[in-house]
Amino acid sequence: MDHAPLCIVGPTASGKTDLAIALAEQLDGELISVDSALVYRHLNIGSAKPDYPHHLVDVCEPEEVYSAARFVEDAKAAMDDIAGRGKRVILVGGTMLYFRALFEGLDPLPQADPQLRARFNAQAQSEGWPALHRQLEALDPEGAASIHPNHSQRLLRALELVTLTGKTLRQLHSGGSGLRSSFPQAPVFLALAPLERRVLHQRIERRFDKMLELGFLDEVRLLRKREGLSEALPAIRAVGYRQLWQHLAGEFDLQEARARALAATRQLAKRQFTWLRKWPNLQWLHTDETGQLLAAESFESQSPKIDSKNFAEKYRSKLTPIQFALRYLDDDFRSNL
RNA sequence: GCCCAGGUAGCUCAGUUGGUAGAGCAGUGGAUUGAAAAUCCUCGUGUCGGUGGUUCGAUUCCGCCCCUGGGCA
Repeated sequence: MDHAPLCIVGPTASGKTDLAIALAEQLDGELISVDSALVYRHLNIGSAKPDYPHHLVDVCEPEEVYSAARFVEDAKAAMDDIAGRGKRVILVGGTMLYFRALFEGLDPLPQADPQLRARFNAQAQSEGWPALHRQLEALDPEGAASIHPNHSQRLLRALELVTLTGKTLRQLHSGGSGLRSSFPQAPVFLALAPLERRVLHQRIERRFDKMLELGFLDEVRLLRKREGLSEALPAIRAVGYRQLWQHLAGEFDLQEARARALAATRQLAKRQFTWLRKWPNLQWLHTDETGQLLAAESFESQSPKIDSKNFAEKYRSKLTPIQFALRYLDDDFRSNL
């Protein structure tokens, strides 16, 4: 019998990896990492790379530029592979663009053109991004209107596409078919996060200090010895890596690097919440400072929103996040929520 | 004890020739189609250290007090 893919999501440092590993054991499943940093080899300590096997971990060198499109391709292959072995697919991670790209699909677009990008970047350096925005406006007024003049990254991509294809963004948006239809059952999404933001901030801080103890700084020192790595690459722009890299380059002391890395991580978590808040059909698992289940709220359109207090009274200290997740996969339990 | 410099948003600071104040960072909410742990947008009332005085009006001027840093004893 085919199982719906199970997706474990949540902000960074929420404990999703531990939950996913326990579920993989219990459900005879295999894990697929949905994480734009774990794909890079040699980013271990600072990326909190799990030691339990995951697909799509360590799949490219830090000198390379991984992408959402590559992820979709790799993830589809891994899903087929797992399903072919009769195992359950469990996707875990916090890179929500990758999740969306996988399930909603990407339009068939040309991939990044490094030379073109170098050219545009050079122009932006001398004339500023708004100048490039005006340039896009001439070629694709509608596309330009949807992108802020300072939004370097999306502006660059839009210009790249128009230059490469001669078509506007709307013309390129052909409504590519997603993966949703090719799987017998819609994916089940569980989101894990502390109920209170300050608890997550605490976890982030503790985890970062733990990483430093484990030799994060030495790991970055090794990366700096590699030819061809720079702050321009996504691997080195990863949270924590960038700040320690800059510290080792003499830009500021370690204390400052720590403060900046923590802030960057908190900001990452905030952006992840923005994705999750609007995510359809998401079952929340809210935890307390000890990682125990505090409440669960469902935002599935067909089931009523769970009252947290009511839930806590009913299930608190009766179910751990793992137990809740296991039961959640049972339809009877779900309909009783 | 004396002298000097400061005490203004969670932090670092700017400013008001007297009409109750603003940046960066942090934080918040949002956006997000091949870099996404990226990139970008939105949001700033705080006894302007305390207390008396001058003034129509003081955070801004004057006195005293408290605190911090530096110097002299």
